[in-house]
Amino acid sequence: MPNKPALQIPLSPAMLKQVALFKPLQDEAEISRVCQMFHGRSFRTGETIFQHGDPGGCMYLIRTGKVRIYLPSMDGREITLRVYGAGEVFGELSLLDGGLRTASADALEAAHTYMLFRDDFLNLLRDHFGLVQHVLGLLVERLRYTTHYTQQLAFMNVPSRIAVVLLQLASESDQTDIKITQQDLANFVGTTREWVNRALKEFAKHGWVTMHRGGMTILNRDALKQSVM
Amino acid sequence: MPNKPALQIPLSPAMLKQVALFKPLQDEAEISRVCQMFHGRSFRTGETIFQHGDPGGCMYLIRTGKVRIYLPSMDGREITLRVYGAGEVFGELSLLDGGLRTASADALEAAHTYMLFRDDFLNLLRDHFGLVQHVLGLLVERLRYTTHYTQQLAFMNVPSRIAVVLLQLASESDQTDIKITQQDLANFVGTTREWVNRALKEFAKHGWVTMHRGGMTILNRDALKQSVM
DNA sequence: GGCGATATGTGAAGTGCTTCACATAAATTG
DNA sequence: CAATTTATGTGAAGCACTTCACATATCGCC
Repeated sequence: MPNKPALQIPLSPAMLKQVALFKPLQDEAEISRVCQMFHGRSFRTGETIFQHGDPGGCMYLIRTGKVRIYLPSMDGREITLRVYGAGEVFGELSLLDGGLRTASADALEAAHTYMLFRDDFLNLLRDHFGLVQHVLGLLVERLRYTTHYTQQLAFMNVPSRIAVVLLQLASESDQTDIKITQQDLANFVGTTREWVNRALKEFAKHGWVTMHRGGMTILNRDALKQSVM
Repeated sequence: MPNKPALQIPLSPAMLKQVALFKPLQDEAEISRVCQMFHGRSFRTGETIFQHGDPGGCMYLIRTGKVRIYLPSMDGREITLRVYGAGEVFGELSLLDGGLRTASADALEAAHTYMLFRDDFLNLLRDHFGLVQHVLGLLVERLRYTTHYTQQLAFMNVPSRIAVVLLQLASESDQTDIKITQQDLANFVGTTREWVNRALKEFAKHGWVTMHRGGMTILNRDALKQSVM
């Protein structure tokens, strides 16, 4: 199904300067040199970016769209670890140590990304100590997130985990309307569609959300937050 | 209950050179200078080292003993993330970003450790680029581990998780005999003592392990590994 | 506007795990 | 060695979640 070929916009210095990770770069000439290292790559909604176990020697910077990082199980189930949006990077683990991808990634919404390859990045790190500090900060943030995520997975029941994901999705776009199917929501928290349906109906009965085909709307953020125990 | 005051052995250059993280340090004078930065601290079995939410501005290097990193829940349950042994470091997250501790730690076996404070470590990093690379490598390893751990938690049932922990504990000491109570094992995988008991009896029925007060012995590593699905 | 595909709604049985309740055995202490 | 404490063993009820089975609604498309 060949779509219209995506218009490739090269990474501009102005764009790069927006990205937190590359804030340490100051010199204009250097910045445009770095921009050249990035290669545009677009993904349609649902398209796989990489899979658990792939070799993977690059990381991605998101210009637009949303990317979902998830873990697959042997028996076809999956659990979504995280969603990244514009200005964020992902896939940096394999980049740093050259190892295999530990998780899978696909486009939650059609995404335009820029790839950065291992050797280019390693050279960059060598030349800019400030950048190294930001990478350290990035990894520390990742670890804090995963630890928090583990805690939720270990101790919270499914309805609470659903509530957390809803609040998360709603806060990212800063709106009350969430576009996601119940099946996808089930994959987010590692449960079944049926159970998501029942949990959502319970939320709706309390007047916290309304459901509609293809999504739901949060009516009472605070109550939903309160319900998480 | 004051024990005999622990004999404080200062960190020797020979010891430091054994530690993977500090391999990049070469200069003898520098190494002994670095050794001075470490402050000995001992913990009795079961003693708390730090708790989730503590401020925490130091990391620990283990000389002897075993340290358990775990997450507590609001209602008194807990789940063990990892066990560190001699030559390994832990608590490096709060050190790097100055944030609060994300997990708790206690001594699984009486432990002698050396503490390294934030400012000292940051100075070290500034002066030794090679060290930074090792820290990056350390964090990457942590992330790979936690991802793998999350996968287990999300998709494996309790008996399988128990089997994994048993194999892990047995491989660390490279022996078939494991010293741990069923209650502690339950905390390891985030379940109840009763369920651990039933799972172990099942393993025993298959002839994979034998149980005895205060521990168990692995009879058939391979079969146990096979059972994990 | 009918038709297949996709998203949702719901009952009922089953599984995996927890909780409670209590019994027994081994180690520890006075 | 009696008394307590700590570790283990076990049944039964209950809860959270899954699985299966199927019904209904909505969408997009020819």
